[in-house]
Amino acid sequence: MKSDEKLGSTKEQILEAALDLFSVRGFEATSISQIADAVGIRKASLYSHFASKQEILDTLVEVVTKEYDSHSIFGKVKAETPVLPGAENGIDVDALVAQVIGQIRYSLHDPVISKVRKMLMIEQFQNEQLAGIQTKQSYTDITRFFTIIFSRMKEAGLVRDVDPEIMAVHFSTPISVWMNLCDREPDREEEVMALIDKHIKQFYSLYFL
Amino acid sequence: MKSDEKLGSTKEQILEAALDLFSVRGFEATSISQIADAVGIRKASLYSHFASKQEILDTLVEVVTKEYDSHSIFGKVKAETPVLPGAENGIDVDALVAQVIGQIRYSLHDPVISKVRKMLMIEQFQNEQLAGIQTKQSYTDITRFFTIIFSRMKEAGLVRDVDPEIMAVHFSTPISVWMNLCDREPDREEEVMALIDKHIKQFYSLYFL
DNA sequence: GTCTATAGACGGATAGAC
DNA sequence: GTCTATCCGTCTATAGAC
Repeated sequence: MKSDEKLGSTKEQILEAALDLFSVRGFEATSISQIADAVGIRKASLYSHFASKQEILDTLVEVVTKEYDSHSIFGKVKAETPVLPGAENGIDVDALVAQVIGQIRYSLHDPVISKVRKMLMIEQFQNEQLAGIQTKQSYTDITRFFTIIFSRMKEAGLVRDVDPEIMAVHFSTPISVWMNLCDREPDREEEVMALIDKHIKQFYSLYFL
Repeated sequence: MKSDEKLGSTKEQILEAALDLFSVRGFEATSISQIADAVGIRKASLYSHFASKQEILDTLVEVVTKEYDSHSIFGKVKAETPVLPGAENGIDVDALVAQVIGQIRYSLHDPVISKVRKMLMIEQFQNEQLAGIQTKQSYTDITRFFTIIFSRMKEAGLVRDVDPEIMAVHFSTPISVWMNLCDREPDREEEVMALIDKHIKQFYSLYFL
């Protein structure tokens, strides 16, 4: 292992630097020079790896979308997905809280996931493709995932007789809003985690039988 | 009334055009020329009204903040604010739904409010001042407002014995997420309104005695 | 207050040496 | 694959005529 440079080919370093900048400044407000500076090469050298600035974004979107499609559980849930493992005999709320908070902390601190989330947020009103991805990843897939889970739980007689989609929204949207708050003000993470704990426990006491 | 131009001084037209563009493209990605074109003057003429592009944003922020501070009910709620008028004898859910949906439709379609909301969303990771305003307007003030209302209702014995802050979050965050969805995909407004109706009714049945 | 013209920096992108 | 040099367009901002 060489110690002079971190890791990854120049092409990968360019993609990383681009995501760094796009996730804070946005695509248009980021220049090729800024990306090149971050990588440590001249801006002309960048064109040996990508034909244009647009191609950097396109590649980034492609990589990130594939990664999401192959690894996110939210995008892959099917109607035949069973109830959460171990939930058949009721829910251990503290274990659920710990699991959810673990996932959220991972998602908040993963250098790629967190930056993609920010980039989508910034570009959502300008770039139709990114708008579609944001809706899917931050709303549609998550809502569908929990709707299916809560439907199963309702059928199993674990939860009250309510609309599972609204129940899914009641579970996920506070977390969504709080994660956005953490992306904006990282210092408030612990405050948010305490709120998530309260939220899940209150959600449980309202919905579960 | 002259029919050749809409209304407002050139300075006001510049601010309007700037907000139009900042709310879609962002501050940095918007050029002085684009603003000038939208107003119908040369870019140099713009400097008769503002000393710099930054001053346009600063003025916009000042105007918009003052407007919010003087007109938004969310920012002005005090601990002594009484329960919602007429709520002492219980809530008319259909009336509540109609009132909330009316407010949301107004907020979604008001040309200034909706564009400010988008601009804050776009600039939140780059501009600390705008980040602070976004947290206040889209989270802190709204949460505090409903926390106080639900606290009063809890004291009045109208709602279950729960944490009023979490209750406020359960009420407001779905609406927040759905409004963002409408900002991104305006065609989904009616779908969202139907969900809001379901949400408020389910929220009521869960929380109210 | 608006215009034309221009300064000077920086944008994306290309050519060609090494 | 990276470099220097360069092209040409656009950027913010200013000067000065009208």
